[in-house]
Amino acid sequence: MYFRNLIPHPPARERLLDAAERAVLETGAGHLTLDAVAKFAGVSKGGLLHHFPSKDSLLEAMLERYLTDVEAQVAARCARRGGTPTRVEQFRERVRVLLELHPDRQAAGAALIAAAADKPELMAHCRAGYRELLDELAQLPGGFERSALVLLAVNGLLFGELLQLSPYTSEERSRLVKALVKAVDQ
Amino acid sequence: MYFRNLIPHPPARERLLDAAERAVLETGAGHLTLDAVAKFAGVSKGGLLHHFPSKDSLLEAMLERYLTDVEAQVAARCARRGGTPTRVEQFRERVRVLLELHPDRQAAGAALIAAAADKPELMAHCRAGYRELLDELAQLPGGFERSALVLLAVNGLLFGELLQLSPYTSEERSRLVKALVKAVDQ
DNA sequence: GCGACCAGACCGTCCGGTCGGTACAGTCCG
DNA sequence: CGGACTGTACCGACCGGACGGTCTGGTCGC
Repeated sequence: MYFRNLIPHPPARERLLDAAERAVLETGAGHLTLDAVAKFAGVSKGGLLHHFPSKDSLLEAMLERYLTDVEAQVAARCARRGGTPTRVEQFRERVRVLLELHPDRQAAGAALIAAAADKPELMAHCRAGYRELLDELAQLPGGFERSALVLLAVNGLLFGELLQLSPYTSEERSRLVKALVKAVDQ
Repeated sequence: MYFRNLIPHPPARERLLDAAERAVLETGAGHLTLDAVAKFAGVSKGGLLHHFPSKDSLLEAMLERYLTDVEAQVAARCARRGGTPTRVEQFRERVRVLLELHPDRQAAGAALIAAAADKPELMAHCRAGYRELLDELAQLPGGFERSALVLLAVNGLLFGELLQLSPYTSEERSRLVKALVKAVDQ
């Protein structure tokens, strides 16, 4: 990974963001503190604040990384299948990506609840992205409702996990995931 | 409502709980403070703490009220239809009740995110109730998956609102609600 | 005048953010 | 080459405000 030396601040920021996600999952979204993040990252608070001048900017970066991550994964999966993807294919891949947040990438979703709890204004950005997606989906065969309902269920699953409301066994969860994937494939 | 005088502390607690919900919606789940609740309730912090000896107990009461409220409404709707309700009917009414959280009773759901943000342990209680519901649902015609998926979508809608992630117009929202009601009616 | 209900000053802790300082890698200049 | 200077990454003590909770006292109905 020697090439990392060539880019401005490559791994430190990422490590801090990882730590922040861990802190959210460990201490709860409402108790995310800079000290905790710094500790998880093995760095002092000063060090943390050197990269993110405020807690807000940290939250913003978490959200930003989450969103671009999802986009990148969707794009990657589409590219792997070759050709220019149709909207339907894109949507299918997106649903798969979102469902893969369980369980290993659950950490990523932590950005969402952390932002919602600490700085609700930040959610406006996500909401706008969501809106765009819906507008695209409206032009799909099956129309707005079918896609929107699938998305709702996906969100329900994700948020249920994040809010610790999900009572599913892992077997049940994978059955639900399978059902959702099937639903989106028609 | 004169009968209220007969029960221990009747309206004060309710007013305080209402204020707490308002505070959550106004200031964000992560910034729910006793001072804010007291202010919204038009009462001093001492007055608030007289009824709820700690913030935890306040959160607990919020959650408690939310849960019993939902149960009561489901029971009431079932009773209105007469006869002993089947499990299917109960489930249908429950979905309707949950969907009616928009927009006027959205406040009630505030208890959920407030608890999730401040005292995630409290969610265990809800999770257990959810689990029971799922176990009942598993015995329904159509089985576990159909009901669970509907519930997921309902939750997705509710949590989307609460986390301010919902980009739907009210027209779209009511279309989605209608679609969900239709889905649960088969 | 007694107890339920409430007011609000006060305390201790926690937490976000500041600030002065250290270490170290270049870079520039003689 | 070598010393001065600059910029970057980081440390950690510290401050000020916010917030949960305590305490003392007051008010009002019975």
